[in-house]
Amino acid sequence: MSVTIYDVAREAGVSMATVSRVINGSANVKPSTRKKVLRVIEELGYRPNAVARGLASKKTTTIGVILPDISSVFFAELARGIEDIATMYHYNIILSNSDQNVDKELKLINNLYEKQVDGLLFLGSQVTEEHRRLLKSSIPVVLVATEDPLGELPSVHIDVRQAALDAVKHLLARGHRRIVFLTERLTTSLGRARYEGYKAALAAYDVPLDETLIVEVPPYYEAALKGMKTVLALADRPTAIFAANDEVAVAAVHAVQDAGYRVPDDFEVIGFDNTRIAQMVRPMLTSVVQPMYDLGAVAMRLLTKLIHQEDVQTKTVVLPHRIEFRQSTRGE
Amino acid sequence: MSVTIYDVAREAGVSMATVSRVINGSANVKPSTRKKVLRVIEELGYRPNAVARGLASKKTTTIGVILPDISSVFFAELARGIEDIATMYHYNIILSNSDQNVDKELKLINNLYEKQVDGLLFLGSQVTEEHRRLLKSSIPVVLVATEDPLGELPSVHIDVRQAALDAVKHLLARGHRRIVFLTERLTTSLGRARYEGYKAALAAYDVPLDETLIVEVPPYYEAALKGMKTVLALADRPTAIFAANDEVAVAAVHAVQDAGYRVPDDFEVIGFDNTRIAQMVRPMLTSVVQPMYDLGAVAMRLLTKLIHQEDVQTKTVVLPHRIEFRQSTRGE
DNA sequence: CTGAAAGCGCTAACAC
DNA sequence: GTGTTAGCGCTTTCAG
Repeated sequence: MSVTIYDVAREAGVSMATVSRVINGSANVKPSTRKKVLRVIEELGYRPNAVARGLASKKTTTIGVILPDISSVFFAELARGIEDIATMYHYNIILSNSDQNVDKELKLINNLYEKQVDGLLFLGSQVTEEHRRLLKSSIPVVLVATEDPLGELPSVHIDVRQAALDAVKHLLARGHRRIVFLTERLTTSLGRARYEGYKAALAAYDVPLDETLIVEVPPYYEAALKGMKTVLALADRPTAIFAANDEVAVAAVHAVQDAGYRVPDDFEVIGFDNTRIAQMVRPMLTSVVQPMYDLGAVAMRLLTKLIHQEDVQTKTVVLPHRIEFRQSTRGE
Repeated sequence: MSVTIYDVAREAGVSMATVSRVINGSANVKPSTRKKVLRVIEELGYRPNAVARGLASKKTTTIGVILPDISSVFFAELARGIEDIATMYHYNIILSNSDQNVDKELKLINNLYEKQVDGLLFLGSQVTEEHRRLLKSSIPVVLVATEDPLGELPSVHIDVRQAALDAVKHLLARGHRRIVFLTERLTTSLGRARYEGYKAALAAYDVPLDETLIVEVPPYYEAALKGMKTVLALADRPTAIFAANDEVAVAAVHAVQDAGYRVPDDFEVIGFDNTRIAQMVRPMLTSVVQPMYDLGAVAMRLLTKLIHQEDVQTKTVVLPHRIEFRQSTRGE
């Protein structure tokens, strides 16, 4: 068997309590005994058992992260922000993919509760009544890149509605009147928020809403490429596209080009998220910046505060957004 | 306090042992008492404490994953493969970023050991003597997308040297004699393996090695773009580029285009990994396929076998690779 | 098929 | 400053 705190205590001629104090950096240990204990720990190659510690202390220094899909650039970048801050505060993270599936999400939340995580980060999905019930029950939870419609749960996100509004208004200001909205399912909270921004922008310019310009596509390149067929078949040709994310926007650009049109001359295109991809295509993509890394980092930081019961004034943090103008739009 | 197994036992009029049996699906429980216990569990909203269970059983159903950077497309996709299989076998994963930093890696390994993970997946870095000592000590470990030079540790990867050889040979067969090798640091095991393949291909065609064609760049778009300046400044212009990954390859394509040349007419370019990006740029990128998801999935599956002491014939799994030909090269 | 009891390795009062 | 002693909530023999 591996060496335990008891072995160290015996070998060093002290009690378990003292060894525990040394490990946990308690102040009340005589320097000489501390040194002795440390030496024995070294000699024996003692490694504290975090599970036992967790059971005794009711703290696991582990936090749970539930996100739709780690293989998505967006969430991967966010996860990096989370992990960096977690490491900084000596937390480990347990990562789970939900595929935006409510049943899975609920199952994962329970699973993480069983593992006794000290806190939970819940990313990028809608929050139903059932979620809220589960999430509000015990440990601190922070919503990331999503919002609690009721504002009960702490969250960190950008103002997606406003961001969409800004983007579409920019297009309208440049004279466009037929602007395609390439969106994920409108039932998601994100989809809805963007849609509201889109409508608000149109309203501000007295442009009537044309339902045929709202095109729902799965938020992936291939799927979006297909979805663009509908757009290009439209009788009254649109002249601008506002996409739900960069991958979809890139697909839009390519579909447009494949149909013999030019970007930005015939179509102006604006993406969303400003992932690395935006700079890696030509024409480079104009995109609404969502500070992914920061969203993760700020959320994790907020979570540590909640866990340590520090009082936080605002449990809802709205990070600033902006539009990064590149070559898929003309001028500013 | 939350409800424990003891509460359930008392309420159901049975012993803790029986409740434990029910939870763990032990066969030896009378259907009627099983039903009764299940009902009480439901009523009380009992949720087993995995930490206590872990301490008692010495199994945490958690595995540790150490990778360089989750925000990289390559590792994110790999992580997804890992996670899916882990979920299938009811394991959670603790994810940590190492940034390829040896000190961090060692620290993380120890950290995960303390957390009593049942197994460890170690991704994409070189394995030093120190790693090997730590890694061989206790729990099952599988190397993913990397290799143990000594072949002592189980691993899942492709034959990178052969893959590079294939790619460069293809270029040579098409008549190219001045082929740039855009590589990450040659001190990494991956860099070295690709370099060997590159050299072997040249040797097979009796083409002397020209050191000026070996260009080390950080494996990111922006950095690679800068690095390409060296290439384009070369007196005797090269005509083909073999890149360490897709992001670098895309940068190469753009650098070439920005300099007024065309791809694939003036330069043929081959990337590595075949990430999603390869299809999202124009010209679409020819790339060496590394089956990222499968690497993760197979490695995780292997790890479960190791953990359950099933005997495995081959602890070193080499997955097949191939080249996906697209528009950044001409014909086949 | 079920129960009693001994830990798993550590922390956290509480004494001294 | 340091030791003693209960647990933390569960699994796992061992009886019966």
